[in-house]
Amino acid sequence: MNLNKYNQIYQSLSSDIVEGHYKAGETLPSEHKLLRLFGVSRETVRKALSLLQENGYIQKMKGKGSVVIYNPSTNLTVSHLTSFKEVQMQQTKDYTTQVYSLDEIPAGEVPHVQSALDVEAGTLLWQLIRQRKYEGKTHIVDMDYLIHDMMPGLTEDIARGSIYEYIEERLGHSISYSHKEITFNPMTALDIELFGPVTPPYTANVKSVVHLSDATPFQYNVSKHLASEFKFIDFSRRFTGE
Amino acid sequence: MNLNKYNQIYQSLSSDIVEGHYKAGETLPSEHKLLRLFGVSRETVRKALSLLQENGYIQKMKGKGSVVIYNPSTNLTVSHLTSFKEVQMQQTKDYTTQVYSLDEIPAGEVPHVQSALDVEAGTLLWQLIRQRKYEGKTHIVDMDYLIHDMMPGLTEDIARGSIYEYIEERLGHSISYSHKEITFNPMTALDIELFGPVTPPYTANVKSVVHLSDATPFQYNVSKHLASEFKFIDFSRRFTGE
DNA sequence: GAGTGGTCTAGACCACTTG
DNA sequence: AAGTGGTCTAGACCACTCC
Repeated sequence: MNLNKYNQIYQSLSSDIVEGHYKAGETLPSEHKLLRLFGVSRETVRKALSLLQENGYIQKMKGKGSVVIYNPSTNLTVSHLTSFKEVQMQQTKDYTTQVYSLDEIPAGEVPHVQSALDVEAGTLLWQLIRQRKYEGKTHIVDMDYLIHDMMPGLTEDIARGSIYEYIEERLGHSISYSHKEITFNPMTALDIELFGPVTPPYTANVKSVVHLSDATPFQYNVSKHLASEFKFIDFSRRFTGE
Repeated sequence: MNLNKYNQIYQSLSSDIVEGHYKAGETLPSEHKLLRLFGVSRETVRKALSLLQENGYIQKMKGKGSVVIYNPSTNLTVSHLTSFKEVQMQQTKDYTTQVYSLDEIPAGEVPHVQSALDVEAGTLLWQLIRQRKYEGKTHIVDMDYLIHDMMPGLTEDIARGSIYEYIEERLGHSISYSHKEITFNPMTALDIELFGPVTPPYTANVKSVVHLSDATPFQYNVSKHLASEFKFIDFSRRFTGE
């Protein structure tokens, strides 16, 4: 999939960088060389390079070239998630997923979820609570609300695996973007039940509303992490237009 | 500044969206209409639209059009910072900035800073500690390390204002990207001195290494927020190349 | 079938960096 | 002066959506 040319070039160059064929501080071949190398036009090469820059692999400099800034040490530190991409990786990691509950409730019972998902009070939602365990200890608790009609066949078995995979591969929907919010909250009684007693009794909560590529909101997720273990890593750029 | 065409179109459309001329759910004029409207080529319109999509204003849909997804309610919630862009806004907000200390120290004294800034142990650094106060109470503490030789003229007065402004306007450097890391930590003795006694005695720490557009690291910043007040808001997309 | 966005091309001119 | 990336154009063909 994704058979377009600039994506192939992006894949090729990014894996070269990750594998160390181009190291931090080195310069990639010039656009002119790359377009001959890959046999494409210049704009196509430039699209690939723009992606590399957006995602923190290179820094383009007028008159100089494209310098590699990717540093495995700053990126391998992804100890406990979580950029949007890793939300899935988390599910394929060493964690064991245990479904605590899976219920159907009307959206009106959870007004903040109802407004975030932009549905009527009567709309049925799946309410799903899962524990992510590692060596017997719960490290993450995920609380999810999903629109029932969009995935009527949801079961505990599916919830134990990857919901995203189910959405994308079984239902043919495509996940596209999300709004995310990170806060630090005292544990609730339910949290204590799910995590057990821990110090400090606080969680880092990553709340996100996930949208499909047709802009439909489909998932309201709160991912609770033990405060003492939480680490969020981000790469960001300035002046992408403003 | 930024007089290129696609940026002008981006500015024009994004302010139309923010001001409500195009509302969430509505569709922007088609690319064909926009290119006639602005009198530019299609690729130029598309660059502007791509920026709008990256920054969470619109969702482009093949065969349909560009739908506005910007929702002031999710974006105005920027109560206590802080995407990379807001790191500066924070400094022009209602906060009063108070310089707690400004010292010169060799990088070797702070090894984690030394390696992050990629300098020799003997390199002189500015160590700057500031309190951000609102109505007499400290809400944010910023601890900064800056390379001395890059800004030999740093004073408490400048530190009280915007360091970024000083860097960009006075020194002519251009800030480009940063790696950021969010964690929750118990307060140190110094934190308690700076914030006063608060409950819980935890801070949300946003650590970032800021780079100039020539890829030089120039600032190591730890922004400490009262855990109970902290909120980080983010918009992110999937499949920007991977 | 008409309209939409997605990809790609070949070429142009410019601004910046380095010798 | 030669090489680099930044912007912009005019046109082509494709895939998707909606009527």
